[in-house]
Amino acid sequence: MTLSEENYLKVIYHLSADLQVISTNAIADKMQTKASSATDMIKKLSEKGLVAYKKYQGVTLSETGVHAARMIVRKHRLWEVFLVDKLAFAWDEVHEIAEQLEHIQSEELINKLDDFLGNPIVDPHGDAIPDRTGKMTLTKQRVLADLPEGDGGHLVGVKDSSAAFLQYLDKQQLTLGSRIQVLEKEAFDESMVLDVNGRQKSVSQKIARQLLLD
Amino acid sequence: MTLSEENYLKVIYHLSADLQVISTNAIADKMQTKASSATDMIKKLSEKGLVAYKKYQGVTLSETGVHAARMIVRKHRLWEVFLVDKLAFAWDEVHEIAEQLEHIQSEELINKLDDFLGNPIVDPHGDAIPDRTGKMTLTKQRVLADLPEGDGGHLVGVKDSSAAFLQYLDKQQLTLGSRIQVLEKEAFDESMVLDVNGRQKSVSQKIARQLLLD
DNA sequence: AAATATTTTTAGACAAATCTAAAAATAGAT
DNA sequence: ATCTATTTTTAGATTTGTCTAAAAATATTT
Repeated sequence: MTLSEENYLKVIYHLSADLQVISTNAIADKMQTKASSATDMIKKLSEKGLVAYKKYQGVTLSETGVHAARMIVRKHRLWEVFLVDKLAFAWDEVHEIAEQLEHIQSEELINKLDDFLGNPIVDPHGDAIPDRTGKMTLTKQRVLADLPEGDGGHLVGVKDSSAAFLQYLDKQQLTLGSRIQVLEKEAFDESMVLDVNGRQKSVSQKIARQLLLD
Repeated sequence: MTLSEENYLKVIYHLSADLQVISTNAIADKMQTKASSATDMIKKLSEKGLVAYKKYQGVTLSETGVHAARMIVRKHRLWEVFLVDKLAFAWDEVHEIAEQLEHIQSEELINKLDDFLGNPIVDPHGDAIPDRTGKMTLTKQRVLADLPEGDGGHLVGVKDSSAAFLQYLDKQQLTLGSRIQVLEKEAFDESMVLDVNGRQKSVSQKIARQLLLD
């Protein structure tokens, strides 16, 4: 599989979390390219049996497509763990480098890396890491914004992994693993007052929508 | 710099160890491509100021070209140390993977990796690793085949890093660091009888030409 | 349901890196 | 020194992934 094919496959995989059928435009948007380019690549992925495709009807990943995509995601997230745990990168600095490392071709390498890291289950952003068979131990997570007053849990993941957002969380000392409880939920703007490890913090709904609790 | 440019640059750099001016054919051979392709790439590298080039007169690396090549070699060798020291790969298994990893773009990554590995000076094959400025602490090495009877030293490197040769050395228990002394040198075929860590071994001239002692 | 707007595909062009075949320059042989 | 052989370059074609512009299909609006 070429680098470009891998990137398209990964984009389709991530879009599949929200949509059952993926449109050409959705793919083109995520790839920051034109619809005509997306069509070309879709045809290629279809010929290789990685996606099911009918003209004008959008795309769905085949079983082999899902597996191939999971292997790329596995590599990406394992490298992120390496960068943060072993090389002391901050969690907002690792995405671009992992985007490159995820394309290194060697199953033995990635399995040895997995062992070296202690077979982690989640990456530095709380996202599940597929194991060498493609399975991921899903920790059913709830979005903070959906919780009622009084409810709470541990911060185990974030939906937005942009550097800007992660830096905001660092500044607010909202680190992965923090114990969070909803003290108040404002009716008019859905903002929340939280107890975070014993300290009170207020967050907007926009923020609360990005935080995942166990 | 594109992946292909980096590969050509590295090949020219390695050829520069033996030749003062590098011919188009020498480059094409090492790149396993055609002379016409090499000419095209030479022009591109020349336009970028990485090599000095006059038609039909061959190529030499410019100062910036040498530096760029050293940074690629630095990455390659540091990743090899990582694969052997941290992930427990054998020294004959790491070349292909390092060929991929050497193209990952991030100075911060490679410097952090350098620190993580303890700033090693040589890779698993005994080749010097350039530091972050491009300098390498050169351990003046002698080729075993050139030594007279009675002389010796420690095995600090190999000139041939092919998997086949490295596996042969493993089988012969000729590991990096071994204490070697020349007991006899046959006049007619230049083969040698060695003392390797107290045990006697015989090697052909072909082998002795590949082994570097301190 | 017809008209309009949007999405998707096709057709043809382009840049990068490669190739083959032929031409040009250099090197080697007599 | 000239002739031949080798090396190197050029010219033109090919592949991959992209683009623009136009055509075709689908979706939306009135």
